[in-house]
Formats: sequence, structure tokens, C-alpha cells
Amino acid sequence: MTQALAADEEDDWQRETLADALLAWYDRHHRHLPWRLPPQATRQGHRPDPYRVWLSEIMLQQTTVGAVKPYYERFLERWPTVEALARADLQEVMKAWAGLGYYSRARNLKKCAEEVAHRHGGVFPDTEAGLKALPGIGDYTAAAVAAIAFGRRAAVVDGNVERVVTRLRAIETPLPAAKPQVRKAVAALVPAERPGDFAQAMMDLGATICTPRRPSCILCPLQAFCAARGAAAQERFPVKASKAAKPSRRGAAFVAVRADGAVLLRRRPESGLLGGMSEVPTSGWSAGSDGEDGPSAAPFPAPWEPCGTVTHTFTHFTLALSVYRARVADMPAPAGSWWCAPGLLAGEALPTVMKKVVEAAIPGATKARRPTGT
DNA sequence: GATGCGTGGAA
DNA sequence: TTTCCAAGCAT
Repeated sequence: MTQALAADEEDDWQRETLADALLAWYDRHHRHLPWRLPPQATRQGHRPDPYRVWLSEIMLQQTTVGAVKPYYERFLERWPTVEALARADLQEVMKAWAGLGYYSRARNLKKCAEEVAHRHGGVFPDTEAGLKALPGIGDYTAAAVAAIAFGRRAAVVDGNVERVVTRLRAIETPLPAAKPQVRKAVAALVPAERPGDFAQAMMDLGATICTPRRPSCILCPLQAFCAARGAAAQERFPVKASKAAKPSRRGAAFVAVRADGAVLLRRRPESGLLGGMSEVPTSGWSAGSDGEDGPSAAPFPAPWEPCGTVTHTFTHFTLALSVYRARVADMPAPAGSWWCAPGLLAGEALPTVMKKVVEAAIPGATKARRPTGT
């Protein structure tokens, strides 16, 4: 070697070295997750089932690993293939998803399974573009499935990777405006070998070492490559645009209980907040304190008794619901609603805020009567 | 590009 | 307690 490396050769050198360091770390310190193939298997050229990768990636969107695990296991046991999920009843899928949040994911999950089963012969597309054309699959998930399940050299960028890379390159542009810059930086790092493990390694690094606060730089395999660490400024990245304060709303919720213990439920509209999920009748959720939280907002007259207030925080507002309960005589359920037998409440498609409401009125009502009702 | 969309764990 | 934010997507 007579001269300094040309710029592109130096890029190649750093890409190989950085990726090698990261993959070597991943081989020793990877997390063991139910949807994952261990690195010794992928090193031998094995690949995980695309259905399982896709299912896990959809569940993991904005959701923690710990929350996903039990849902993933239940879904996989009940619907082991994309064809099985395509045949499933949507309401059963919504019930199985209840509590995991972002319910449009469950509707798109079902739609996507149907498209794969009916238009793609039960086989997932093996390119980013093909995957991204499916419902519920965006930039991140398309890249993740392409890399992990199909060995494509895709740039996988999630919140972890954004944090790792903005630190690695000391990117001063605030997120989300910096996303294109981050994507280019990642694309320049992805190795030709084991791109799926590389993606998972970046995410594991962000989750366990390159954490939002107090990152463990001393344990980091990329420490020598990291511009932020070099400047002792790792906690200054990523720079983020400030976010607005959450407004609050209030309303009333009405738990009507029949003599046999059945509770009146209704279905929310298919789209929007908690779309397609079940709820007890409620007033509107108004922004101010204009009296929509009293018993006068009830769907029908009954001896409504107050039983406390439930508070719940959504992504973009907080909600305080005054809960009322009434014993009511047998009556036909109003249009669009039904009487839910007490034994079926635990399996209903009740979002967490509605479970809180029912629990406030009837303690224990949403808990399964027996361990796993079979 | 900004906004709507859940929930729960950690600091 | 409050704040942050976690393997984002659709519009």
C-alpha cells in the first residue's frame, strides 16, 4: 500500500470492520426471542419462517418485546400459518389482539394475510417493494422482513437504529427530519453477509447498550467508531423536535348489568380511535368540562349509581371517564349493541380503557374465571 | 410533513 | 408524579 486509501475504499474498510464488530458482538450477546433464529443457524444459511417474522414485526411496531411475547405465542399456536390466519374470523383476531393497542394493526394483519393467501399463493413477497405493497407494512417492516426472512441487503431503520446511528455519526439534524440522512447512513453500513442479523444486532444494541439514557458505551462494540462518544456527547443524540402537550378530555361510561350478570356492550366504528373494538355505552369525550360526565348523558334512563373515575392516557390525549353502574330489568339490547354474558367478558375485544371501566363497576368481571378458558 | 392511533414499563 | 418512548403505519 503506497498511499492512503481512496475515499470509497476507506468506506468499504470501515463498513466491513464496523459490521464485523457488531456481528461478533451479536453472536455472543444477542437476545433470545421466540420469533428469532439464533445466529449459529443463520450463519449456516438457515432462514426463519417469513410468516413468523412478519407476525412478530407487526406486533412489535411501537410495542415492547415484553408486551408482544405472550400475544405472539398465542397467535402462533392458534393460527400457525398465513393461510390459517387468512381463514380466521376478524372478530376473533380482534379479541386475541385486545390489550396490545394500535388496533388498526390487527385489521391490517388480517387483510395482509388474506392478500398473501389469495393473491400470492400463500407465499410472502421476498422484496422490499413487494412487501411494502401489503397492508400494514411500511418502510421499516418491509426492510426488516426482507432482511431477516429473505437475506436482502435492506436498510432497517427503527427507533433503536435511529438512536444508534445519530450517535455514531453525531447527526445534529432533529428527528424526524433526519430520517433520510439516517437511512443513507445505515445503507452504507449493511454488510453483504448476514444482513438480517446485522439489522437485529443494531436493534439489540439500541435496546441493551445504546439506550436513550445512560448508554453503556464502555460495553459497546462500536465505541471506537462512534462520533458522539468521541466527543463525550452521546446523550445529546438523537436531537428531537419538541412535542406539544397532551390535551385532556372527559366523559361518562355506563355499565348496565342485567339480573343474570350480563353487561350491555356495543361495537365502536370500524376506523378511528379503538376502531372495531367493543365498549360499554359512553357519552361523547369532550374537551371541556361542559357537563358530559354526568348520568344525564346515559343512553337510557336507569338508576345510575356513580362508581368512581377511570383515567387513561392515549397517544395524543388523556381521558377521564366517570363510571356509572345500574341494575336493569331484562330488556332487548338497543340496535348495535348486545348483552355479554359474564363468562364471556374476559374474552371480549375490550381495549384496556374499557376493561378499566368494567372493573370499576364490577370488580373481577374481566378476569378469566378459570386459568385459560377451554 | 403533520397528525391520529394504545399501552405499559422504566427512570 | 411525570415524562419518555417501544422493532411505525396510514392518511
